[in-house]
Amino acid sequence: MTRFYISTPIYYINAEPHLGHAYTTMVADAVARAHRLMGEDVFFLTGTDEHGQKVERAAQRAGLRVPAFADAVAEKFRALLPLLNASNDDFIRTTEARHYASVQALWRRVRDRGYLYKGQYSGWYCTVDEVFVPETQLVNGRCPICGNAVEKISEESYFFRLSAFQQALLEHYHRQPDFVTPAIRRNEMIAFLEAGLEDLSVSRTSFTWGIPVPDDPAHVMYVWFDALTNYMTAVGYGALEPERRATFERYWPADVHLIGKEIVRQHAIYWPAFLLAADLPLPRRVVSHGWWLMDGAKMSKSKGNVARPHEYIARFGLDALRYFMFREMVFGQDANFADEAILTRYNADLANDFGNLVSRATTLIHRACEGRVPAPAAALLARPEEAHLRESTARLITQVVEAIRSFQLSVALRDTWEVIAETNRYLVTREPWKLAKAPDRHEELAASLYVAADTLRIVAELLRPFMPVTAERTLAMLGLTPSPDGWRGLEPGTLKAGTVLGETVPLFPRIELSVEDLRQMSTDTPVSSAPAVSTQTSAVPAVPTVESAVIAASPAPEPPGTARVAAQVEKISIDDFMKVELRVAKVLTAERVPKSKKLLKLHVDTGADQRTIVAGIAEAYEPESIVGRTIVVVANLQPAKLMGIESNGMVLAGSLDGGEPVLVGFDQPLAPGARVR
RNA sequence: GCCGGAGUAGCUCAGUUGGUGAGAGCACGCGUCUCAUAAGCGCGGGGUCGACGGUUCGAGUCCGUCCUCCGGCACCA
Repeated sequence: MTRFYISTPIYYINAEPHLGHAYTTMVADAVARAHRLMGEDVFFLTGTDEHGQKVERAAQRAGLRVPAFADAVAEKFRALLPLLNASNDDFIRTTEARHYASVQALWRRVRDRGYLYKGQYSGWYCTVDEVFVPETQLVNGRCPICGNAVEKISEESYFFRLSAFQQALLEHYHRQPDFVTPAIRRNEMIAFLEAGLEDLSVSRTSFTWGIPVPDDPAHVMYVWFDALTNYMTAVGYGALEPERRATFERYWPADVHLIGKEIVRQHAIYWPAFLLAADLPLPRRVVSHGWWLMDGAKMSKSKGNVARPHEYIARFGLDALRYFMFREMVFGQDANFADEAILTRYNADLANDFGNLVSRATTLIHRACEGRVPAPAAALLARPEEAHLRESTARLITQVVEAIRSFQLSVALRDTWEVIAETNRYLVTREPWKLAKAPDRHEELAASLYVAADTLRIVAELLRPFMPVTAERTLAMLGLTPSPDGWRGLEPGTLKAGTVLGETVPLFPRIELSVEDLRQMSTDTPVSSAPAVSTQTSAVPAVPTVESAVIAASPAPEPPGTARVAAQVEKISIDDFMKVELRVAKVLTAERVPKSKKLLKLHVDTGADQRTIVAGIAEAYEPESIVGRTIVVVANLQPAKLMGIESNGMVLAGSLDGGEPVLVGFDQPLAPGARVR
């Protein structure tokens, strides 16, 4: 049996799971399910990346020991999977013992073949924050975090001889034209390779939350050497048990690493270089998708405009969310995630076109044929209208398979909806509701309803990877269960006459809400942490209705121990707070900082003095508009240089979801100098 | 400023390697069926394919210049 191994990235646990993570997982899931239906032996992997200094620090901020923090956040990612109906075969964590064994085995192998050496990693180091600061992030030669001087120091580090693989990688790119897709990413990688490769620092001594370097425990491995290796760990690399080793032989190399476009270099250059160094087979393909934009802006943890999948699942149902994301994102490109768009897709595509079609077709059979699939006369199936729809349906099977093989899920769904529309047109052409009233036209009635039901059977089978629950419910209405043979023998005409239909139940009740209503719901009500979502095995899952959407969106207690961990911050005392000197100030002058997008240079009167403050509010405020305005500043902040201008203090402003800043103000005018607390 | 992406109908976008008179969905208007989730079906209005120049028998598609928008970074203390 052909085997098919697909992975998602392992998700880094310094932030909460969001729609972007959910999307990658859902795409991998749909592709994995499709390959299972094609009769392949599928291994579908996802998991969490848990090491590194960022996690160490996030744990500190949360006031937790690092392993406890990692457990809590990793659990959130793991808990998302059933919510997405993900059919992953394994969930790997880089903190697991099997992964330590695997990574260390790979390290030894690469080391013994001469591709690792010890050297000095040098950079700018801030002793206050205890971090290396990349040269590009220095603010006038000072630490961007605390503003103190940084010093150039060196840290012992192991280096990987990445430079040795430039030629081999370029050759591989030319031998395997589809190694990296889409083409734009492949071209970027080739350009990167042609520019030359520098050796890669792959260990650190400045933190300890990582996998120790074999035979040199003062070092832990740095980021990618650890993380990427998970793809081999999960299928048994580095294991001692014979059966695990056999698993590795069976599933490695992976067929597809599915990733987001921001980590192409690591997967398409570093990872294959590590494998070349170890003389291990390279993954067949690295496939990257674009980003989901929220109203045109990139969704990111740092910006805070992060959409969580839960609320959309609660509102529209999981399958509708899956449909929307698969249908809306063109392979390789960015896509916009808008409430209006998902609402439109739901009502137009799912409710009107598909749900209603299933409803009308099955109802007709219930009424006119006593709930049994009628037997069609061969001569009537050969008429042009019938032949045409049957041909379209037969063609759809290959179209969907081809689209999935090239990861164009939107194309697969677009083509499927073309057949759905054709079936709606077919019913109008045949008008079975009229035939049912003419006793002498039973043959025609039977043929038309048979063709409709047979088409819906095939459509439902083809929808299984995309909308597993919906597919199953549709088949149940037709009196069927998902074919155990998958997509083999799907051809038109294989529906058995006499099949007793199940009860007709609306698949996607129309949602008669305006976009404003939806927005209202999402801002008014906290989102439940785990709305009930049916899994693939339940026969009659919950139907999203307006009512249930409202209910599901009501607050629910978060599970103890996992909730809000990342958001927890250390509590400070009143004394700590009083160290911050907040003062009312008045803006005297304001001007744009040249060549800057976000910065305004302000002269302010703080009551006690006049000073210059540089504030990152230029995107929201015109300089003229804030002169004379009363603001709040942090008066006792250490000076910092921004774009070469010394800033003495900080202007307080709030922002919604990382959007444009809004200045803090007062109900009544206050004179400069007043203390704020 | 550097790097990257994008400009096609009111809106959201499709348009492989240049080749039938430029498309879909949504929205809108009109008509129509009545089986169906007030759904379906038909017809219609609308676009100098960002601008200019070039290559070509032929350019939305290739090349050049420019304009605009977006993202990332440099700058959000």
